[in-house]
Amino acid sequence: MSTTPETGTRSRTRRAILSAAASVLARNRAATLADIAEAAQVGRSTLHRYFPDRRDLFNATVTDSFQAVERSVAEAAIDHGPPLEALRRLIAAMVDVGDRLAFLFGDARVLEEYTDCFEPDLSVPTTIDLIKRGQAQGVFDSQVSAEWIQEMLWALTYTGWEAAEKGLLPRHGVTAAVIRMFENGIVVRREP
Amino acid sequence: MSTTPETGTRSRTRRAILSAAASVLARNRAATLADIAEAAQVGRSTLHRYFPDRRDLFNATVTDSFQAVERSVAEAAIDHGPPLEALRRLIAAMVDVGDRLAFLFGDARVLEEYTDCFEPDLSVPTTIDLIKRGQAQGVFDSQVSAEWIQEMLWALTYTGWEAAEKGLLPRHGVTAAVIRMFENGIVVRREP
DNA sequence: CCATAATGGGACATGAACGTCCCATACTCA
DNA sequence: TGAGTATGGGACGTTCATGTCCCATTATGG
Repeated sequence: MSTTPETGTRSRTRRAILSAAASVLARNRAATLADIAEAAQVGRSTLHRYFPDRRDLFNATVTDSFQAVERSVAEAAIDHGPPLEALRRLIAAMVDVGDRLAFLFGDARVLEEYTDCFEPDLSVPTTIDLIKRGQAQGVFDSQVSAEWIQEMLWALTYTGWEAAEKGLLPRHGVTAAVIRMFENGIVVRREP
Repeated sequence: MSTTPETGTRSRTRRAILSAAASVLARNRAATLADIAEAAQVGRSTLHRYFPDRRDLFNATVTDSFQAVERSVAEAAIDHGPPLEALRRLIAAMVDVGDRLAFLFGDARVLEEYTDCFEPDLSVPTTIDLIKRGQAQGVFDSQVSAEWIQEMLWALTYTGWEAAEKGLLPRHGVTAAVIRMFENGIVVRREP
């Protein structure tokens, strides 16, 4: 049962398809396979050659996107340093993979259905861990659940990506805008 | 060209369909007309009788949902009183029509495509007005654009609705959770 | 330069959702 | 109770994305 290692060409084609799928589906989840193939600059036949089924492509795209996000987040080393700084690195990392995150987050049921399959990798420090660490240190709001904070983190990041998508925010300002909101909200506080 | 006023029965049926459409499509935008008909407790024939086309139904649902949201927001009287309190009323009003808002907000392109059609009603004070008023009074963050704040407001409200949907937040706690986040973020501040 | 891998594009069958039509039934109001 | 309204459900044709095959063409690598 040895899987023959993929040719360079095949590997590139596969990744092009997965990337295009995430990008296209993030913006329109009713997109046709033909749409995706076109975006990947690949014939529809080729797409089917790599992913026989639509479900196959979808599953693969979920897995791939999840891994891409995971990798980006892992690089942020959110288990090191002060929670606040770690959070900022985390947000920056998430914005970096906005496409993939938008795909995963766009359809609410995607994450729900697949979330179980990807938990086991305990080597990667989770967002929840970071939030709880911050809460334990009294840096983050402890009046609300860590899970709820995580939801908002994803939502705000997605919103930032979307805002950039429609030209409402400059690309390079997304991270800062999200961080600003996430940390402080919109109410101006005056020193007593 | 006098439009005969609708029978009570027809009016009820129509509203049942529109409500069901918003609710079903909010949770699954690939839902079948049969799904919607079933949710509305109506035969598929009847649905087609009221909305010949899928596009017809969709357009009507957008309009209806928009008006429902508008009505709810109007009741919040966001042009009166201190901006902070008005904002809280606004969020509560939006959470109240969570279904409709989720439908409108769920598909990013829905609002983009239709947003032009609904602007003209200037009698209703807009969210943007409230945000700008708050910014002018130095109560809301002026470092970011009002449009961006509005995006986040919708996003957070939607996230709250979704969190309740999946049991992550209690229904009655959604409004408070959203307000808390929107105003203060998650970072704990200490008095100097 | 040649063998083989990889691709593109067309032809075709399939199935699901859609839109239309029709008729029997139930409900409403005078 | 009778006329007209509103509905449900089924039958039917159509469209479109999908999935499968096949063959000619191009790219790759030894």
